[in-house]
Amino acid sequence: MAKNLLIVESPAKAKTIEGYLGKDFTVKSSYGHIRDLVKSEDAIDIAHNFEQKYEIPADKKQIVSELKKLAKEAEMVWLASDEDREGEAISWHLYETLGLKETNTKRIVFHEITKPAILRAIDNPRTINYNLVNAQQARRVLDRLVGFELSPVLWKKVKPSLSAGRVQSVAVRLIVDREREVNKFQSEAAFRVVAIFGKGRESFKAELGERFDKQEDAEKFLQDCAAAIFNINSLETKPAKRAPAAPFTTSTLQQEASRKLGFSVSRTMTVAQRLYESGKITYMRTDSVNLSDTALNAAAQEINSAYGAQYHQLRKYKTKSASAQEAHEAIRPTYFNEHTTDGEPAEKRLYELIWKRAIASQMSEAQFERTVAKIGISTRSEELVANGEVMKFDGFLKVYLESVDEDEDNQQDGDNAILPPLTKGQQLSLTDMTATERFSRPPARYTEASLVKKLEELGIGRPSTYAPTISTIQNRGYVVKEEREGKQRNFRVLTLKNGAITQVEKTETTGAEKGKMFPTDIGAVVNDFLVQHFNGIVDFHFTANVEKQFDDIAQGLEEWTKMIRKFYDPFHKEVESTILNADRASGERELGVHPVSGKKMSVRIGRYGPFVQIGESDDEDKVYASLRAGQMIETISLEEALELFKLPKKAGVFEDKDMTVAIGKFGPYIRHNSAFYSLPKGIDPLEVSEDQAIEIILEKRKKDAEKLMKTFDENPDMKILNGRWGPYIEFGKLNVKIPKGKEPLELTYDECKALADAMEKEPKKAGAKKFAKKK
DNA sequence: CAGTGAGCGAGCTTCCGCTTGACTT
Repeated sequence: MAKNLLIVESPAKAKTIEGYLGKDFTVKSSYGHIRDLVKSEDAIDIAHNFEQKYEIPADKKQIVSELKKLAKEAEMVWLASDEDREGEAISWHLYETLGLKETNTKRIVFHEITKPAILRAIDNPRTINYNLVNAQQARRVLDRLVGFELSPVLWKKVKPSLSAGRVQSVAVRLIVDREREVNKFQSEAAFRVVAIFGKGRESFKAELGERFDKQEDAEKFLQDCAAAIFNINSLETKPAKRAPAAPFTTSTLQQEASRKLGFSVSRTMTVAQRLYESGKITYMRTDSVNLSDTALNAAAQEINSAYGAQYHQLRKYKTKSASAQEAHEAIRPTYFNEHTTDGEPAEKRLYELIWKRAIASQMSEAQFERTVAKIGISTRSEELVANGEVMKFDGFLKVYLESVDEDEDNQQDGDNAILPPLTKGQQLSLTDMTATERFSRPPARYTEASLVKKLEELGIGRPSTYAPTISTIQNRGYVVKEEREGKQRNFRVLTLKNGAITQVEKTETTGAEKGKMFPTDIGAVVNDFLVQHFNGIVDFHFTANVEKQFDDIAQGLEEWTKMIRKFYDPFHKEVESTILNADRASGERELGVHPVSGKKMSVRIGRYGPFVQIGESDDEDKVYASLRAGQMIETISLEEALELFKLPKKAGVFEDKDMTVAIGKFGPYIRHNSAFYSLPKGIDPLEVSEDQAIEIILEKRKKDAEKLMKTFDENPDMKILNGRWGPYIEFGKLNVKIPKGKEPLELTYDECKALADAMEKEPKKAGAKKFAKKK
C-alpha cells in the first residue's frame, strides 16, 4: 500500500509522474472535474446566496469511488490539479467529495511535467486557495444563470430547443456581423500598373505606387510611357531581419493546422490528443507560450547538433493575451531529437508541424538585404518602384515559416523577387507595361480557426472549449460551414508593348468560398433578438468585464456572491420583462407585392425553416414556398422568391413505379413506396431522371446490405449489423453493442434477445440510452 | 422526422469548463 496518493487531472500526466516518483507514491487522475451543478432548475438557490447543488455525473461515479478508497488507505493525499481557477476548484471538489481532512491533504502545483518541477512542487506544498475557488464558483454560477435563463426566453420567443450563452452567442454574433459587412460591401475598381524591364534573366518587375480609378487615366499614363525614357532615380539597400513565432498554444496550433494541413479545429484536437497520449507532445490544451528550462536546453542541444551553433538563439516568449492562465507549457515535442514520428499520416503531419514550430522558436533570426529601386519616367512625375530581397542567412527559416490568413487587402505578390545588379542613374529598357483592373475585396468570412483567433483576442472561451463551441453553434443550426460558388466577373487589361497599347477583357471568378462560416436565418434572428433585448450579455466586452471581477474575487478583494447578486438582479428583471413584452421573432421581412395579384409577399422563419408567403396570414388562399440552400431571408430578392413558386413541389413522378422526387422538410428526396432516400448534394431535384433515381436507390441499398451481417427467422426485427464502430444488434428501436469476445455471426436469436432485454432494462451507457429514446 | 407554416398544451430542450472514452441514419 502506497503511503501517498497524488491526484492530477489527466491520466497521461499521471502515468508520466508516476515514473518520476518512487514506490511511495500512487498517482491517479480525476479525469477533469468530478462534480457539476445538478441539471435541474434548483441547482442554484437564488434566494440563499446562490447556494449550489452539486452531483457526481454517472460517468464519474466509478473514478470517484476508486479515489475515495485509495484516499482512505493513504497517509497523505496530494492534490495536484492545474494551477488555475478550474484546477483549484477541482482540488476543492476532491477535498469535499473524498472526505479529506486538512491534516492529511496537501495542495501542490507545477507548470511543467519534468522531474525537477514535480519534486520542487512536493517540497513546497500549500493549502487550497479558497479565493480562487470562489472565483471559479462565480464563473460557473454566472454561466449557468445566463445560459439557463436566456435559453428558455428563446424557446418562447423564437423556437424550442435553442440555446444562448456567454460564449456561443458572441461567436454567432461575430459571424452574423461579418456576413452583413460582406453583403453591404461595395467593391471599387482601380487600375494597377506593373512594368517589366529588361529581358530574360535580367528582367524584373516594378509597380506604380498609386492606382487609377478611371480607364482614361490609366490609358493616358501608358501613352505617356510609350515615349518615355526610364532611369533609376534612387537605389537603396538596407539590411532586414525576421524573427520566429512563439511555440504553439491551442489556438495558434488550430490556426496553423487549418492553414497548412487543412484540418478542422476538432480534427486538430483529436490528432493532438493521440500524440499527447502516446507521450510524443506536451499537453495540447494550453494558452501558454512558455517552455520549461529542460525543454530550452533540449532544443538548444538539438539545434546545435543538427544545424550548428550559429542557428541557435535562446528565446523566452511572453503571452500577449490578458486572459491567459498559463497552467501548462506551450505545446512542444516531448523529445526534440525526434524530428518526426511514426503513426497515421495525420499524426505524423501534425507532429512535424509542432516540432518545427517549437524548434524554430529557439533559432536565430533570418537576415535579408532589401533593395528598393525608384524609377523615374521622363514624361511623368510619378515613379515606379521595384523591390528586391536577398536572403543573407536563413536562420529559423531553415525549418519553419508561419503562414498568414488570405485576407486584409494589400496582399502584394512577388515580394521576394531578386533584382539584377543595378546602378543609380542607369537607363532601363521597358519590355512591357500593363494596367490591370483590380477590385477591392470585402472583409474575409471566418474560418473555424480564424473565429477561434478572434474569440481568443476577445478573451472569450478557453483552450478546452474552442472546438466544442464551434460544434455547438453548428449543431444548433446558427451557422454552417460551407462551400459557395463564386460569380464570374469581367476585368480589363491594358497592355503597352512595342509602343502600342492594346485592350483585352478577361474573366475571373470572385467570391468563391471554401470551408467558411455562414450564418443561417435562425442564427441571424436569434442574434438580433439577443442584441435587441440582452445587449449587455452579447457585448464583445462582457466576458472581459466579468473576468476582471473574477480576478478581484481571486485576490480576495470582492465577495463572489455580492458580485453575482449585482449582476443577477438587473439581468433577471430584463429576462422577465422580455418574456412579458417582447414580440415573437420570426425575422419577417416584406419583399413587396406580387406582380400579378398585387398581394403582399413576405419571408420569415416558420416551423420548418424559412419560407416565402404570398398573401396576408389570414388570407384563405395564401401560398408558400421554402427557401433553398444558400438563400437567406435578409438577402433574397423578390425575383428569386417568385422563382421558388415555379418549382413544383413534386419535382418528378415516375409512372407505375410508385416513385416520386420531391422537396421535403429536409431537402430533396426520392420516395419509393414507403422508403425515403435523400438526394446527394449537388443533384438538382428537377433534373433527376428515372435511371438516376434508381441508381441512387440501389446505391443506398447496397450500402445497407453491406452492413447487414445476419437476420433471424424468429423475428424480422432482429438484425446483426456492421456499423462504423463494429458489429451491433438492432432490435426494433434498440441498438445493442456486441460485447467483446463474442463472434457476432455465431450469436443465436435468444442470446441477442437477452442482450437487448438487458439493455432495455438498464441502459448502462448514456449514449445508448439517448439513442434508444431518440428513435 | 417527409407533401406543412392557426392555437392549445404536456413534456422536453439549455450554460461553460475540466477530462477521456464511446459513439452505430
